[in-house]
Amino acid sequence: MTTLPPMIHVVDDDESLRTALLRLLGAAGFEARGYASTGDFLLQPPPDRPGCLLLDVRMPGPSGLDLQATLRCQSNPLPVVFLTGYADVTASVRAMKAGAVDFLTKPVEREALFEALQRALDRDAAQRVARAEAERLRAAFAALTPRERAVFDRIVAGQINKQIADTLGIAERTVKLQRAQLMAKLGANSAAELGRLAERLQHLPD
Amino acid sequence: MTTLPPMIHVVDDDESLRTALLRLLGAAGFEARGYASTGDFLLQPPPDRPGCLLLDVRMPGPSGLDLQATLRCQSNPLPVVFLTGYADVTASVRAMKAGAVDFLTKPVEREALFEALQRALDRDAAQRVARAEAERLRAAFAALTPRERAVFDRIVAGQINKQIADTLGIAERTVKLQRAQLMAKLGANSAAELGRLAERLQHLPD
DNA sequence: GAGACTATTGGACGAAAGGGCAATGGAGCT
DNA sequence: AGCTCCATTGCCCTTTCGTCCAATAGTCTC
Repeated sequence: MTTLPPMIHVVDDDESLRTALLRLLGAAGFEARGYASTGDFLLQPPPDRPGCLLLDVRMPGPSGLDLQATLRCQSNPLPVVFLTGYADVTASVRAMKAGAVDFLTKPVEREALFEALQRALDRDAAQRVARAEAERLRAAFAALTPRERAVFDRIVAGQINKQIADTLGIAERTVKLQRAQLMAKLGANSAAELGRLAERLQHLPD
Repeated sequence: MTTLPPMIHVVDDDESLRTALLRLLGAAGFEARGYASTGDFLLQPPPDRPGCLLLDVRMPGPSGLDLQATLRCQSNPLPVVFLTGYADVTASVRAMKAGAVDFLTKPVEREALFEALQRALDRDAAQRVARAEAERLRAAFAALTPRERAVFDRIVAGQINKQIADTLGIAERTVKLQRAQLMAKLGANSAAELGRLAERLQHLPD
């Protein structure tokens, strides 16, 4: 899994500002791409690649806040930094409550912008790691048969094989077999690891 | 552990507004208390009691943001809702980044205020549950001797008693004893539970 | 030094876990 | 029916776990 360099998506209807931002970001070593509107960005779905968004708030058509709300519903949303010319407290609070990394006002200082974008990229990287981890976990559990899953639940509940066999109405030998199978599927080498997996699974968004 | 009803701490230098807010909150069934300044609030440290803060931003002396920053450093900070008469995007973003529940502007609508305060109280309740849980966990682990802790680490790493005895340079018999002791101290009945505890401990802020 | 206390160890026993081998029985396919 | 495939089970064996009683060595207190 080769990690692509991150890309910053700049959505602003002011073309001169947009190109200036792209040039500034490019000069700083960032890969960046511009979009004249929310629709432009949604029409060109970027490949699943590390990055973040730099959004204007007020634009003809859907606003930056609308775009943020839309992206939040999808599976792998990129972190958002807002950059607006209008001092709108309501919008800023709404954006931050919706998870924006920062909400900057034009004219923006170079350092403030870069600092915010870097935080957004860091957050994206962290989210990617966490999502990949969650995905692996989910896939591993999805590979379990219903019976294996039932045995798993009772193991982590502290039951011993005999009790599990009893409550499930199957032979203890079968429990042992399914126990070995589920541990193999989950890549666990001990009951303690099963407990750790159970705890992590429980705390996954679902 | 009897849960006291939550209290809303209103910090605002405008006395007429403050009393109006207290009356409004009282009429809505909230327990509320007023403070004329940040210093007043800090001088009267409220007992550790469920609640939240309703803060003005601009006040003579330390601002609401200063108070928020100070409270964030203590162990059990109450959630903060800001209520300000000045439309200051910079302040609102700073407040939200620092974890404020909401940032409202005067004049505020009744429902918006109550909704924000309710969210703050809900967050406080959730934080209290999480903190109590974390505290219990930490206390349980603090009761372990260094040797028991070492054995615990190796158990959750998947080592069996014989290996643990070998790496620690002690007899297997001793490992068994310490294993039983640490499980008793942690209230665990199975290796799987030890794994769960290890996972939870790892994700505690520390 | 005597006594108390803790940590550690040895030996031993029953229960449980892990796994190999073979048999059973049902579902599905030819 | 004949066949394979797979889940289930019984039997047996070894290893590990959990726990009993007893004993040793070291530390701390009086």
